[in-house]
Amino acid sequence: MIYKIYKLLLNHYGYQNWWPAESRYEVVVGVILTQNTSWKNVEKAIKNLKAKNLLDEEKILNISMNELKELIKPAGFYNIKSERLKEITSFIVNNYGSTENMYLSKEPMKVLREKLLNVKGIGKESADSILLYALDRPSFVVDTYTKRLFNRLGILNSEDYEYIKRIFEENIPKDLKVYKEYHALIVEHCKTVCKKKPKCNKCFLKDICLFRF
DNA sequence: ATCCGGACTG
DNA sequence: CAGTCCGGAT
Repeated sequence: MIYKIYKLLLNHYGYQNWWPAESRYEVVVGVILTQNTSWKNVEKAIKNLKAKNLLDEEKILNISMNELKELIKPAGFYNIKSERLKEITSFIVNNYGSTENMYLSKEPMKVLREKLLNVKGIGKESADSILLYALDRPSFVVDTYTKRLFNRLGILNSEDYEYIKRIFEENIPKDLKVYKEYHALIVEHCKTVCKKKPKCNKCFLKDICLFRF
């Protein structure tokens, strides 16, 4: 059933080609900036950084906190996000030199995940997003949307992150492309249809959903 | 005036 | 589990 929903979403929305970024580090920055924030505003912040050619680990570490806050302001939560950006960036630089080198690391995914989770400001969703979209490791990303959609459909009855992650990983092919697309498709569907206040009348899944009005 | 985003910390 | 972080949308 889990895999069937993937095929239905893919057939309906088409490939999303996530994550939109020009470098692995840009994905990391995007992951932090998009916490509790719509992507539209994150794009403005990324654009600011790119305009000053600052989308680089060393440069982010070297600019002042105030300058960083100013640049990422459009993404909101700039006080905490500026700190989190410095945190994850210095973790990467101190342990791997760069995001590209971290990607090349031979460490098992589980080890990489534990290390990411130990960085202040990186929770499960951010860790998995970095693993999947920045480091090309097959770690399924679970978010509020995933929980909402599948609990509404009646396929899941849980809010437990690790449990849901496991269910997905056990029921879809261990294929990077599938992992990346599936999460992206869930986001697309939930942001347009299966919203907090759902638009069930416009939902192409209403016939198989237990939540339909 | 309140809600809500591609959540995290204690 | 609640408290917290910002700005735009409702």
